[in-house]
Amino acid sequence: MREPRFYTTSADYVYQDLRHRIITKQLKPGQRLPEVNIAVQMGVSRTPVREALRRLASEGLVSIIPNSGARLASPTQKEMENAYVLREHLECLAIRLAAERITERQLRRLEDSVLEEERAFYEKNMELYLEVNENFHRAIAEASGNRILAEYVENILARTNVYIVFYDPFYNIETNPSIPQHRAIIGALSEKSPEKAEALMREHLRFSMEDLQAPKDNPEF
Amino acid sequence: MREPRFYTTSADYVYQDLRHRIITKQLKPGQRLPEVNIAVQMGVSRTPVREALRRLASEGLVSIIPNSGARLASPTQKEMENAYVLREHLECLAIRLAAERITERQLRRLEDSVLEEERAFYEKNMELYLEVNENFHRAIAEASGNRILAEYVENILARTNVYIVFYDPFYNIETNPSIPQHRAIIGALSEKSPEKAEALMREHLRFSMEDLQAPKDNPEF
DNA sequence: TTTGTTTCCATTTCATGCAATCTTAGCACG
DNA sequence: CGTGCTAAGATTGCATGAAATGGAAACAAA
Repeated sequence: MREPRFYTTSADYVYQDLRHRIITKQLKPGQRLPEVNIAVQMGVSRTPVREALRRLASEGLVSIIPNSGARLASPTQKEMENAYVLREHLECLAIRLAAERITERQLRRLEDSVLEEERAFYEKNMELYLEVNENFHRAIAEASGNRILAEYVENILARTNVYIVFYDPFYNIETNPSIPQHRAIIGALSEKSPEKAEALMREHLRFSMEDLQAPKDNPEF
Repeated sequence: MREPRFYTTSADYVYQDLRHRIITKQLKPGQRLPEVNIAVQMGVSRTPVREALRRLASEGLVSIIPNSGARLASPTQKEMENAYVLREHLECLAIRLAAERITERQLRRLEDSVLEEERAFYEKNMELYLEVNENFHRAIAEASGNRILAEYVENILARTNVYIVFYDPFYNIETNPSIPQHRAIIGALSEKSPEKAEALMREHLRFSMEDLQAPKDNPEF
């Protein structure tokens, strides 16, 4: 039962599995997440479930009210826009730094990511696509040489990618122009041009944010 | 025994107390933090201690190795610089946004913070000073209107303030020019001038980062 | 000495029971 | 019809024992 991913502890397993369920829309925004419930479903005790929930809370994906419990986040449109504003700034900062110090090895890693993205694209594998997309952006953040910045980028990526799942029921992998945009970004990085890379990244992020809209059947809107 | 601050749960109490111990140098960078140890000292069981440690880990203040345990972070000089770079960008972004939408009420709150800072200054109360200083910066971040940005600023503030404690044994509250700088920032905000406010904030942060140096007696350096 | 192996101990990780707390439903009252 | 109260049920918070893990010490072999 515990196959999909690697994990070192039960808490980590629960964490990854919950994230998987969020990405695959098995869990809905605002839904309550009682500990026992999840524990029974995953065949573990409440303790690692608690830990996983709190970790998700620290990433902003669930909100926990003391003595009341956890529920999946149900971000407002404004919150999502705020998250994207922040993501844009963080990623643009990261890519400026990355453009000046990225190595050949790191560039190849980016190219591999794009190839994997194409594969996910042809297979119409939304989950894989999101994961590989995340890898691409994370790799750039790591190439910035600022590990703390990379952590923050990873965090905001996790949020926005979940928001994409929440907020864009029409998200269509077929019309997504990310792949050529990613290629252009790699080009700018290999030219070691911070300005160009940043401009392309900004355009890329604005583009992917643009067609997000509030979910249809969420009573809170 | 559980007086110093408000808390809703034991885990929260342990979290706050650990933070207090870090700020007051009762705990040293790199020090191991065994659960039982802390639990006994604080008169609670291991469970809430685990929770507090993991929360501190998510803020980058302690590092946890699975099956091995937690230890207090021992940031390198580079890590500290990286944190400050990030802090500068986040806070500058926040203050630009804040300058355009800050209310009278929020401005008064900032002025109150500075008054409290002066009080801590005269009392040479380092802990209170750090706390009030944090309040000032947090208040600006909240005035940005971007709640997620404010969360991130709060996080990086927590880090850098701990780094200050770790890294600057000479940190001298008497020669710290923060108070007039804070006043100048409030001035720019009340003028609703994003450019001026940002410039002052940047200068302020660079100034306070400048005289940080690696601790003397840390074997890892 | 160095390297490898085994045992033991410290510590984390997890499961579980119980107490504390919140939520909800039902009912009385204005 | 709405508001406030009460009791039952659901859920979290915490403590604690047991299992799993990792690392250090002790020892043996090269």
